[in-house]
Amino acid sequence: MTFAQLRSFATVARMGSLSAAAHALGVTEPAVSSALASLRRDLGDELVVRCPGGVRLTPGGERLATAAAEMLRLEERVRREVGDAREARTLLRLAVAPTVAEYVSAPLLDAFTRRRPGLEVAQEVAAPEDFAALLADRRADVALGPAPGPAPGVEAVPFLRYKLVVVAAPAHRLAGARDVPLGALGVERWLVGPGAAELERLFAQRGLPAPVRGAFTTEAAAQAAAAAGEGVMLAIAHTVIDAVRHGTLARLDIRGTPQDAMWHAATLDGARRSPEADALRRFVVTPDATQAIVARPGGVPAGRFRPPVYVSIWRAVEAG
Amino acid sequence: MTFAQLRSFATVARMGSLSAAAHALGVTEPAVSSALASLRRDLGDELVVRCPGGVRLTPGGERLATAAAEMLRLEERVRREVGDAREARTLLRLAVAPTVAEYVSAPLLDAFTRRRPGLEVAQEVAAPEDFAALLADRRADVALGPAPGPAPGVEAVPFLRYKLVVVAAPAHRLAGARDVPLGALGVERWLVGPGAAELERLFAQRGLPAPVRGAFTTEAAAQAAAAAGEGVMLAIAHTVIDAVRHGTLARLDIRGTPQDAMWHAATLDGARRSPEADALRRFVVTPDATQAIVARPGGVPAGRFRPPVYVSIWRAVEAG
DNA sequence: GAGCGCGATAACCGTTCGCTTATAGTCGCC
DNA sequence: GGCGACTATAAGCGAACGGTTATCGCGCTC
Repeated sequence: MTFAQLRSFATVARMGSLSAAAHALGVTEPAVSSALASLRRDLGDELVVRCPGGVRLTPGGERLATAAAEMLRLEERVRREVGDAREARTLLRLAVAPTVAEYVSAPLLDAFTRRRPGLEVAQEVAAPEDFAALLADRRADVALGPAPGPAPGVEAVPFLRYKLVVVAAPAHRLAGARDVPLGALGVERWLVGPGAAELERLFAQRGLPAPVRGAFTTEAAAQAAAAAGEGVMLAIAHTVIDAVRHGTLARLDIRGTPQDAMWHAATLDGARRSPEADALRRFVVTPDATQAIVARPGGVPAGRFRPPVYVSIWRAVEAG
Repeated sequence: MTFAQLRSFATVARMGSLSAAAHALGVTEPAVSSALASLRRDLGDELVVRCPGGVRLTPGGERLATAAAEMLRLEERVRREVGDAREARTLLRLAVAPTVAEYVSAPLLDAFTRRRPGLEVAQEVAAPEDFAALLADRRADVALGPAPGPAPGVEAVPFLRYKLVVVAAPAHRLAGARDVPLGALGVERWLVGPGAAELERLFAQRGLPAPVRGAFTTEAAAQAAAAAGEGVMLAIAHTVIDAVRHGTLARLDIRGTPQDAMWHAATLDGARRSPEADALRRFVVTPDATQAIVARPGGVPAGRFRPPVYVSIWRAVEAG
């Protein structure tokens, strides 16, 4: 599999015909045909089958087309970026847990980049269990989220304590009840955002089976559903303060909550850490950073961020 | 630039040394050195510089490391997927606008995949202006969002009417006022989610300059901020019904609102459309689909979705 | 300052790539 | 049934790839 072959294939997929692709690429048809033959041999799939007027993709061909387009875009982009990088424009790559992406990173990065004009930040939402691999592969300079498991060459510093509380609609049967054992909530519908690790851990710690859950694409949507009486939710305290104060949500007094937890900033160890990563790692533990995150920021001024080049992949499959 | 070269470079980046990388790859050191030399020539960047005990990445090298890891993962994945695809497992690739990702696609896909066990769906959040390119490149089978501009080979069908309304905290000075001209809100702080196209269009249509905005990572977070009195918001009516009913948010009676709009499902034209894309395109216009979306679904049952392989990239740069 | 570890370069070699021209196969369609 | 459009294969060729062994250059360290 070479880039030239992928380029041929991507063009075939787009054009729906080998000869059209050959014309578009400025080569003869056998050149495209032979690139295709190489890919077929390499991948063990027909990739395309003949059809009236040209060629149609097999299921495998569809997947290759997707990946090929992706790889070619990456290749083109990296050519541009490596060139740009010489003119001292620095890039800080972040991997963040879903919750951090939703509540922490925007105000944090707003405050951080304000002090460092010219710095460019790319952020990627990832699962905390991938943090170590992301750092080792240099796909991220800093990872923000729950403490990653210890990994060689990776150092994590805690930077923000947060509390997990259970909330529900004010009309909930347990609103106002005192010191409720968690087991009493096993039959509830638990609403979760994109990550449900904390909830699972909470139940697992007490030896309880994981409860029924309703998954939302964002934490905020799950909160709105909780406010509408659709279930209970394990929420980060400072994100529901306003809602509780306004009486939209009520905190349930569940035994063992509020539960304390810490967000960590993980980087490679000292020598292999970039100056920017080091700067962010030092910044996140300052009071200014904490202030920026906790002070309900009202969003980041639009215009400081590029229109979000925001690629997310989410797979849905049938139930187990 | 070849995959073998990228593999060498990625290993060097991970190991921090050419000889260590050579050992890890099971080749001699000059082999790695020559791969590196090829990349240097190709990209016009040193990529790595010597340092005690090995080698350190240049800024350009950092970016290449990121992209290399990404491309190699893609290559590995596509090898697996093309093999899997032969056993009739079908994959439907979606591109969705940010708002659709937040409010529409989860219940829609839940209802759709329930009827078609075995179907696998991958979803990617993208800007509507990229829809045509995504479809043409086969990076998506169906694109859901605002009507894309007309493009050759792309067909869009409207499938859901929605209304845009202006909401704010109930204590807002204009709550209760009748038939307020939009211009009166030009000085407000407008809260937006990841996409702000509708808001910009609204002001542009009336010849008004785009207002001050506060950007949030999700629509729901912007709604919560609006409820907290931090500004006004252009929201999708059915997503704020509950909040308005509960008195958390109030709809402002702005002249020209509610504004009607339609979500569209775009695909390639007839012959080049996969059967799954066609099925979804037919499904989205059925009452069942509308029902699933509008009926405040309370989230998708967890377990029907894989842990979100959810990669998002968001760049922040300094203002101006 | 000598030794050592690490990267760069040189010379060489077999394989693959990417392209050409020429030709053969295959399918749909009038 | 044969024409036409399209894809597949063959033969050949220059260039690049990917690997080897041998050697050189450079900076640390003792």
